Amino acid sequence: MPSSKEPVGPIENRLLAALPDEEYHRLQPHLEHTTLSLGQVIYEPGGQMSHIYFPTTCIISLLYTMENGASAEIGMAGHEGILGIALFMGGDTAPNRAIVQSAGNALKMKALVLQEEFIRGGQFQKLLLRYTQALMTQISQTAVCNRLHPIDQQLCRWLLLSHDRLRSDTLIMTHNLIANMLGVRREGVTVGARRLQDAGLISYSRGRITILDRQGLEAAVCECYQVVKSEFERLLG
Amino acid sequence: MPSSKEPVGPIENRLLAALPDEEYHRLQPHLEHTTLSLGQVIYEPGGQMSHIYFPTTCIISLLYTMENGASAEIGMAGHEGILGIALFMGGDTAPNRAIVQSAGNALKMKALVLQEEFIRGGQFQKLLLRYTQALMTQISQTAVCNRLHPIDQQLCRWLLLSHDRLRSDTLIMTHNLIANMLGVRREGVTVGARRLQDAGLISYSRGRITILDRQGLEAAVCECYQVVKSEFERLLG
DNA sequence: GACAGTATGTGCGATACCACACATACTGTC
DNA sequence: GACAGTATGTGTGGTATCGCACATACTGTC
Repeated sequence: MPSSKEPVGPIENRLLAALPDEEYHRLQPHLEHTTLSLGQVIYEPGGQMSHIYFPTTCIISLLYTMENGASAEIGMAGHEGILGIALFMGGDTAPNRAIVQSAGNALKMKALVLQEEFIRGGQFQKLLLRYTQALMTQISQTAVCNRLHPIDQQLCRWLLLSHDRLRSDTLIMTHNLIANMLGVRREGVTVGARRLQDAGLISYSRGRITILDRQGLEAAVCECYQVVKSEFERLLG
Repeated sequence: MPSSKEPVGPIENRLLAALPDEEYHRLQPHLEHTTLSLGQVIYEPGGQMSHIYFPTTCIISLLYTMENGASAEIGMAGHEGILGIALFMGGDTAPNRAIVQSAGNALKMKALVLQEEFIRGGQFQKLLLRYTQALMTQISQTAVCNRLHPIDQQLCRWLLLSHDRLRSDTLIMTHNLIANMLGVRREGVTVGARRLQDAGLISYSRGRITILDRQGLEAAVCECYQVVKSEFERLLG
């Protein structure tokens, strides 16, 4: 049961689309199209952030990596949001790794332009802060879900969050990559994905995962998914 | 080896202390002393937030509670920070439960006053945003630590974070309460605490935990503690 | 169409944590 | 100083996940 995705319209990022005309037209000349490929690293922890990104068709993962190489995703950003929060929050450098989880396009803007517009304090500032608040909910819920819920449910949550940020029912993503996101073993993902496939919720093969029954996934997922989704809608809907 | 705590001075909250005189004097008449007792609930998820709090000697825990009653802490705020971020980030209601983890004092300010001052966009705004950024690091690291590190290390991290926010080497806190914070069973905390006590790092008895060897704890803790601490110092130090 | 590379499937023993049950010990109250 | 309430200690068996090893299967390349 593929979900029908509403068209996003000429402005393909929801935050930009929500701006008043005046502010959008002031920003628009500074927006630059860019295409991002799977696995591309946008920010390294501690590194400079030259641009802020408004994803349109791509998805970016926010990852923490431990000293021993283990990693876990703390949040993701797609066409509903932005990448590069620290630029207006006051950290000059990236607090974590950001990599492209799903290839696609984004609009980018120079850090300086962003910061000047942010200081003006209009609707743009309000939207950025509201988005940040929603992202904090996502991060928090990820923390709790990591602690309290089994892999299968986390996998459902991750698939649904990704699906919400895509125009398609197919994700290009191996079990290995998902394992890095969830901070678990690849085998654990294989077993979980197998169960979801046997239940008819998804099908997959060599790095392509297709969502077959979105309602089924929503029935199988833990509450964490809905909490995050509701909060995004409340703050930005 | 008790650590020597530097006196915090007449302005007992670091964020307030960092304000330029002019801004502080504008805010000062609106700051109201309040005493908070252990276990007191400051915010309920979804509830109104009438005030923002600047802890001086208390510690507040940010907790997420699941439908089944399981809970986990996502962050804590003491004299280095504030409670009530959503008030200036744009959510009108509290995103999670906030309870007093360590009894003590705080200064509180009416939500409206805070919001008016925030919009002025001075140093106050900058500090609040920087603090929020640091808190996001704390939440993220908690997420990762929950996923990847054993209880003993999480316990060390939690004790150190708490100790940093106290003027004393003694925490009033039962194993049961710590378990709620860490999202684990009470017995798990008992066993972990036992090991730390046997190692001479802490001692405890019926709800009083004393830090005996802070350096030892720092040697036993996972990297997560230092990451959070460094980020707070970088952004607010 | 052989082959290398990659993705997925599966089993096994070890470990960390769980739920539950219950024992023990301290502490304040009357 | 008996007692109730609470905090801590410990064991047992079950489950989820881990680390490792290896089998299998698909896919693009020459």
